[in-house]
Formats: sequence, C-alpha cells, structure tokens
Amino acid sequence: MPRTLVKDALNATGPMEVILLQGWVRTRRDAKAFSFIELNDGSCLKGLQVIVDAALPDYAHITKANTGASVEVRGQLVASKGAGQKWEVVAEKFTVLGEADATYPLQKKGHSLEFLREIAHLRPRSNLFGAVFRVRSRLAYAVHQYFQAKGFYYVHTPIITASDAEGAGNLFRVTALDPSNPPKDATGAVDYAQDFFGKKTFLTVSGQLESEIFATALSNVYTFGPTFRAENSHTSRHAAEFWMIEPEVAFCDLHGDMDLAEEFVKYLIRDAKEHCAADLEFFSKFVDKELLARLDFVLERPFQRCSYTEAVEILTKSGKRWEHPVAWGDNLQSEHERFLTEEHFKCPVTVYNYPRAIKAFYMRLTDGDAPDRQTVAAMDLLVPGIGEIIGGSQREERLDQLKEGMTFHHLDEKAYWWYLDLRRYGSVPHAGFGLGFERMLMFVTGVANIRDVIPFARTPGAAEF
RNA sequence: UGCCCGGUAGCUCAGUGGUAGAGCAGGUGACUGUUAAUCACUUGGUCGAAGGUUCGAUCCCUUCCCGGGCAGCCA
Repeated sequence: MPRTLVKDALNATGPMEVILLQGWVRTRRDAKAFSFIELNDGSCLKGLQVIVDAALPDYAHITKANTGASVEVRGQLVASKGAGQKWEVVAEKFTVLGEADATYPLQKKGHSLEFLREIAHLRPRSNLFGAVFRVRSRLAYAVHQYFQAKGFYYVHTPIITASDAEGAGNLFRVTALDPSNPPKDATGAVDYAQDFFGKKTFLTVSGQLESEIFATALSNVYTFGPTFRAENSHTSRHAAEFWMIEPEVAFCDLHGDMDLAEEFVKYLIRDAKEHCAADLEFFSKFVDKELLARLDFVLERPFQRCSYTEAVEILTKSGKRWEHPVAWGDNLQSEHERFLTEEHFKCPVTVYNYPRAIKAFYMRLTDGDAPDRQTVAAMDLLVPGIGEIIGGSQREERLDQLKEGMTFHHLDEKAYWWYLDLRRYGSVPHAGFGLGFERMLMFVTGVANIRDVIPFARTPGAAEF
C-alpha cells in the first residue's frame, strides 16, 4: 500500500478508510485507554495526530514510541473529535521502526539555535529547521523557474579556477601536492608547475568572469552554485561556503541590471509567500514577529535608488555621529548601509555608481565624471536587517578602458587574455549581479544567522558533518 | 584579525570565597479526547581545561579551548 504524506493527509477532502503513514514521533500523550501521537514526516510543518487504542495488539509497543522514534501507522483517516486539527488517524496497525531513547537530543521544547547547530545532523527534524529547509528547497526551485521563464540559460561555471585576483576575498587553494614535501623550483618556492593542473588553482569565489563568456554567446544566462571564500569572518552573515546566483545579461546596462535585481528579489519573496505560507507563518510567530509585514511592505513599493554620491550626502547631512567617518571615496560601512535602508529610506535601497578605486577592475567606467570623482557602474542592493544582499555592475565592454582598469588595479593582462578577447570580438554592453542565496533566505525567513539557513555551515574553524 | 559577552544537570538558566539549585527532559505513579497535556514523587553535576592567589576556588587572577555578538572583508 502506498505511503501517504502527512501534508496530503492534512489536506484531505474527506475521510479515508485506510491510509499508511510513516514518520517520526514528535510527542506522545498517554490516556488510560489510548495514546495520542503527533506524527511528523517533514512534508510540512504540522504533524498528524494518531490515536492508538490500548485494545490494539500493537499497543504493547507504545512505550517505545518516544519523541524521535520512527513509526509506521496504518489506519483510518477520520474527522478529529478534538480541537486543534481537522483530521486524525485512528491506528489499526502500529509499528515502531526505529526507537529513540532518552538520549535523543531534541526535546518537545524550544532549543537554542547554538545548541541545534551542534546537532546539525538532527536539527532538520525540528520545526524551525524543517521550515527553513523546505523554504530553501522551494526558493532554489523558484530561482530556476524565474530565469527559465525569462529565457535565461543555466550555465555551470567551474568550481576550480586559476583566476586568483578577482578581488573578491581570499581563496582556498586546490592542490594535489603533498603538503609535507612539495616540489620546489630553482628559487626554493613551491613549484606549482608540477601540481595537478600545472599551475596554482583555487576554489571559485565567483562564476562571473566565466558567465560573461556565455552571456556574450547565449545572451541571457545565470549560474547558481557553491562559492568559496577563505575569509576569516566571524559574523552572522558570512560563510566560507555559500550559494550564489549570478545572472549575466548581454545588451544590458546598469539600470536594466538594477531592474532585474529588484524584480528577481520580489519574485522570490512572492513565491515563498505563495508556496511556503505555513512555514513563513511559523517564522513570523517564533522568529521574527514583523516578518510578514515586512515582506508585504517590500513587495508593495519600488526599491529606493540612490547614487553613491547622493548616499554620502544623505549620510553627511543626517546629523548622525558615525563611528567611521563618511567621506567621498571611502567604502560605505555597515552602519552607513544600515542607516540608509533601516532609518532613512526604511526599505530596500540600491546604491549605484561607486568610486572607481573601491570597486573591481571589470566594472564599467562612468562617462562624464569629474576626474577626481571617477565612478564605475556598480550597484549594491541593501535590505533592512542584513545589509548587502546583492552586488553587481555593468561590465566594462570597451577594450581600452578595461585594459586601463586593469592597470589601475595592478592586474596582469596576460592572466585575463580570454576575458579581454570578449572585448576584442563582438563586444556588447552587459551587466550582471550576484545574489547571496543564504542572505536571501535570511531575509525571507527572518532567521538572523547564516549558519541556520544552510544545512551544514562552513565557517572559520567549523567543518563538522 | 580586532573589540566585547558567555561556558554550572541531557536542554534553558539562577547562584555563592566554605565543593550547588530551578524549570523542562528522563524514571515511577496518578489522572485526562489530549495537543510543548496536567499533578505527585524521583534519578541526575570532576560548575569548559590547566596553572596561580587563598586555610579553602565553581566564584578572584593568568593562559588556553569552545560558543556567540559587533567591526573589517563581502554575497
């Protein structure tokens, strides 16, 4: 007999004569003549109440059906006599498949997130993490739906890369050399020419440069994959391994890029609201009371846009005392970004046209800037509570300007010969951005720590599981 | 990497210079169409580790380990 998921049983339109359920016991309440079991199989947040009558031959096993035990129930789906649920199952056959003794760490009470992180192999069985990872799955799907429906092609950019100077943080080295006895060259340095790839290689920090190759062939492309940064970051919004979505669009300028970013973010929020309503309600109740109101608010209005120069003016005139002074040419600090999105605009803000010196070499030089206020067509999307969720730019499509940019940033043209070739042959204006998938999840779920929206977080000093 | 906070029962925490307590969980019993059930009783601790100060340290000091927050780096 086929198994019925709890989700489908709860959505039943009428009683059912016989139904098979398999899942895990969340809690058991014993009465004199029968027991109540709350059965959860992860298919949805809610569990299904099972009634096991003491007259059943299987009732002897009921004491083994503790919180955490896996069980199988065959029985009748009937309208519940109790309040709190529409349907319940009256067991006819009840089997404990896998016991869980008193050492089972998940109790029928709230646990701290820190504790749950230490038991990352069991935390998906909790309400909160079940909900988080259902939303994560749904949004990953929505990413593909969004881009595929818009005619974007999905490109798999390499995980192992030889580009080591993209300016996006420290890289993890990939090597097959024996670390205790590496080959040396004439100068005594490690000879990577003898390594697996014949050169230094790293885990990717971004698929952007490669996706530009495909954008200048397939027009509209996106990547969605793991990204690695060997930064020693101890914050609630940084991980060493995270997933990033990077669309790259040919024949697109910075404004088209910002439009796309805004539409995409709103699409994901709308999709989660539509397909993960129960899970979002749970977050709204137990994680962040203002979550649903904030998501609605964000959906309803256009994101604010302001140039870096305007942002500096706003910050300067705010009358606020900044820990880090505000000056044109300096990077916006967290406190500045938070002020813009949380206090000044009180909504997501896209800041664009940043000073050239603080941005990457591949960003397009803005025409007509004063010589001492040179900017590039970069944009950051800032959201309340998290800060930067998207970073993007229009890419420099003009060969001479790109070369000049590389000189400006002290990069070696030779290492980027293929990247320059894209500007030599049929170059087109193009733009793209990177959305941190986990940061998006944090925004949608209200979960405040990035370690709690990724199944197995990799952070400095932590690679368990 | 810098600054700050924390580590006491399985979990969440309180506490004191004289070697410890609560709630929940676990166990036993009672009771109940219950629903984080309820009530009674009960088991349970090298107070993160190592040094030091002290007659005596879980408490004070130092170092280390671990967790967390903020900043920088960014997504």
